[in-house]
Amino acid sequence: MGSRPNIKNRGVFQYCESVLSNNRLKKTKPRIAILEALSGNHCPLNVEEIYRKCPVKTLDLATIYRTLRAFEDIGLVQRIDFGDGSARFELRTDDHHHHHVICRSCKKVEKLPDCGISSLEKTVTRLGYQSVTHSLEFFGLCRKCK
Amino acid sequence: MGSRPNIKNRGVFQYCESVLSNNRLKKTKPRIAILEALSGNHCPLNVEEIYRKCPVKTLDLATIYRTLRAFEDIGLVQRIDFGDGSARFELRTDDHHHHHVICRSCKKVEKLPDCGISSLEKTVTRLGYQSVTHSLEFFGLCRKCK
DNA sequence: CTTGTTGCAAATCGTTTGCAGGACA
DNA sequence: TGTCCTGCAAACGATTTGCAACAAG
Repeated sequence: MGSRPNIKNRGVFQYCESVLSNNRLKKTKPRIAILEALSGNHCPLNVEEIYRKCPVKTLDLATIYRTLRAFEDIGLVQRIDFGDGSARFELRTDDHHHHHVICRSCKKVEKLPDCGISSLEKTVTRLGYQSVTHSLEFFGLCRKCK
Repeated sequence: MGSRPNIKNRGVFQYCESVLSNNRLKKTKPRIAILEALSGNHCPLNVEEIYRKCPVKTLDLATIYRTLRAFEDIGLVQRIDFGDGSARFELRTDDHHHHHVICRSCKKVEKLPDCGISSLEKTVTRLGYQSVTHSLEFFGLCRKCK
């Protein structure tokens, strides 16, 4: 929810750590590992994928779920739903706000440049809503899939 | 996916029934009941809500799930995801394509006029995607909730 | 030291599936 | 009548929770 300073990969970690301490969340191994898994990726990961990418020996799925929820609450992470039954998560640092195209067949995920739905967002604000966010996903068949 | 003739509430049922027969789906009591539940509503319903609205004595959740999937396949129904763990469904008759605002606090749902994200959709098409659809939901706090 | 955090196991919730009986065209 | 559809029960996958042991500030 807060401001999201423009951070280069270099400083992503310091930024994350400062957000943690600002919110009185302890800096633990599981949390660091999850941040690493998310930061090393170009597209949103689900819990299973995060689990596989985490180098921590004993790391429980429950911990990942709890951690992601906590990160979401403080705005460190963005929850994304592709409508396939599992939630995805993306680090919410600087990068401009964006959305995705998902191939209905091969499930490839591509980022779209910019957001560009400001007009609808204005309508929502005009309806009296505050702290407005949105979720937008495109689905289609990519070139390879037909 | 097919064309969606402009239907007034009056004729919604005849329309639905014709879609059923066009797709060789039998007109059964559970299916009629589910269509009634959906047509009598202004906002998308989840399976639990449909279940409660259905006057049929013995109607199983499994039947509702199967029916909704079948309806979705023939374009009679639109699946909508509010990211809260359960899928919603909306009758897909005439009404112009639209999206929703959901209050983060009281969960109130409002329709938004028109869609208006054609520019992003063009970008997606330009990337080579075919049969492009999208899912867009806004979240915020409505007037009453602060 | 004190509270927040974790791992483990069990519970829960939404959704799907197999199957035998029943209803529509 | 033959096939599609349904109810029931059981299976499933994603996510949550209780609790006692543990670790960060």
